[in-house]
Amino acid sequence: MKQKEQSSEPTRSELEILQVLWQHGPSTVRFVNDTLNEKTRSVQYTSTLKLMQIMVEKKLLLRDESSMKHIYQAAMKEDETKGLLLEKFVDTLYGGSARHLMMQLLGNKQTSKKELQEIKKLLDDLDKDPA
Amino acid sequence: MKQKEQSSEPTRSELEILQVLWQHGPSTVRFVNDTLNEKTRSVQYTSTLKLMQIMVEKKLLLRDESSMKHIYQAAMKEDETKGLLLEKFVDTLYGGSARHLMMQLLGNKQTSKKELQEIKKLLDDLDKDPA
DNA sequence: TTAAAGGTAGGAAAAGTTTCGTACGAATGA
DNA sequence: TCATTCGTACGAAACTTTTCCTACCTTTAA
Repeated sequence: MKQKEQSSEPTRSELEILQVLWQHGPSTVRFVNDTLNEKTRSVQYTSTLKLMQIMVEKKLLLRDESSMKHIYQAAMKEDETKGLLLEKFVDTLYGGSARHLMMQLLGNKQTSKKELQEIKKLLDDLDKDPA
Repeated sequence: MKQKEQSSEPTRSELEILQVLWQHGPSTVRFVNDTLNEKTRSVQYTSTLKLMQIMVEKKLLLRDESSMKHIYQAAMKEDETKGLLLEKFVDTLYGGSARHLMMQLLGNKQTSKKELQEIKKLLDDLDKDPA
């Protein structure tokens, strides 16, 4: 008895597919594959199909089989999934401390000063209006 | 001609080993393996050995073979490696926007209010003292 | 001096992920 | 009708990552 009932972590390729579905809503394999080839990387139709079928088994996707062209959609909300991945990332690399991650971000040349200003403003607003 | 000269991304298991070495400094396989078994998960000595040997090939670790018990150390600094991983993570999930990652963090129940305060303070200090 | 313990090296199996060839049914249009 | 196009299903190959078995050498201690 395998405990594959829970929707597990998406792999890297699975995440690419999820991003397409989150952005465009329920879609056919054809659409997802075309989008990947256009925006991401070259991949055969049957490869995308296979992966999406696997993702249904893993409960990462939902499939509407009522018409011949099956319609797939992400089983979890974008924020929900990304939140889980972020949480795991913070746990793994920064011992669960968001502050440590933040400090890493501060030392990162890629993060512009302007963006840091925006982040600060966000936090200020949060203080004033404790939702 | 394969371009495996550059030290590539550490895998999940490789990261576990790196964490031990960053925390404790240059160590033997025996020490790393013991630490993993104690703090992380059960794993055979030769599995750890093999992985560390591979990591030397990948230039993720440096090995001192001058004595029989080889001494291994991380080839890159902790901050450097984690910074790269973070950057990649932000790129993949948040289109490279640290602000978006931050917003995700704000919506995350796991991030305590206290920690957010600390982060805000960090940013304030950065404003006052633009290093 | 020799058995036991502890070390490295290397190959191969196991497990996880990704890709694609092939088969075949349904729809389409010439 | 019937060839072509477009869809799903499935199995296997190709890769990547992880684990461990076996061989063999060195050190240690009885």
